[in-house]
Amino acid sequence: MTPAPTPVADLDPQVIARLHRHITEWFATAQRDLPWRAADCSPWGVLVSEIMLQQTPVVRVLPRWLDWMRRWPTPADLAQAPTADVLRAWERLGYPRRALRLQAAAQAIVERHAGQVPPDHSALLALPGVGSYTAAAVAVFAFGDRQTVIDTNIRRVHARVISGVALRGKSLTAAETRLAERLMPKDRALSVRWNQAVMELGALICTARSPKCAECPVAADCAWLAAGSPPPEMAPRGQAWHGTDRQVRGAVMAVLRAADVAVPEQWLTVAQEISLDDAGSTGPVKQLEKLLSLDAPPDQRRRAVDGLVSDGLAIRTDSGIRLP
DNA sequence: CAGGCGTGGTA
DNA sequence: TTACCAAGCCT
Repeated sequence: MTPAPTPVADLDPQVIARLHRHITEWFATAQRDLPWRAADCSPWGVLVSEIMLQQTPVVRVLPRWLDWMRRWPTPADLAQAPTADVLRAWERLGYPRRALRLQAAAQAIVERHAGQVPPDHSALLALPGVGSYTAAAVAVFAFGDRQTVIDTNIRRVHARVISGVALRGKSLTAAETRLAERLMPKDRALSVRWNQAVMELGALICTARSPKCAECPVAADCAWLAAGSPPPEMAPRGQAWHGTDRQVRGAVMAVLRAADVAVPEQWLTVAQEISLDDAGSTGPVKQLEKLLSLDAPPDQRRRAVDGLVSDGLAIRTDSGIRLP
């Protein structure tokens, strides 16, 4: 028996044409002036920005990206850098495994692509830390390819404007992908602008929390607004933070970033009064105090250290734990 | 495939 | 203050 096709609302070509025009025209004047969108920004710069922007707001990425590109302007530069330097330069962007994978991606680019960021989606997808979204984003934003870009902003805009519902599921569905493909302009150059513009609309106007519908260029065509802005059916299950392993991992990483020598494992895992004088004036005293202030049980802190080591974010030496 | 993975700003 | 949220990826 043939499975019932997922219903997709009929798309009025007239409406779609209006959306294309209104959203791209809005984008032409409202877009933010971001350095990775500059005409002379390299594909490498675009890739770095996309990795940094995974789950991290633009305002926090901006200064890190500028420093990063000045320090490692090409994949080859990052590929040969000490990994500890890479992790420290990542600072507090969060998800430090992204920094690790970005360097691994740079090394793969040097080895497999002669140091040039590959232009095609499949080669990009094969790079560490590059998933479906990032591969499409780089292919489109760095190389002008006609690919369907689907991030959380675009999903939210499509769900509201076309489907008339608030985005609920965390995972991308086949129906959402099909919808995004059907909405793509046929013209390549226009499709690039469309991807950028819809994403920007989701970032600036059609935001998750308090959408600025009064300023929206397609409010007149928005099914969600017409339906009275209904809330999502399923409430999101909040991500716990206080007291979690992730919090402890983060605190341990902060210690390792601040330390210029290996940190005795006892300092990280055992609750005790440590003679912090030994850490020296430039040592991780402040970060150690913060780790201790979490009051996490020793087994949790051991688990955090083990996790960091097994993830390659830290290594165990005779003298203690340090960045790789 | 649901859950794990950092961090800080905002409502 | 707590909880959500921010251009996801990987297992």
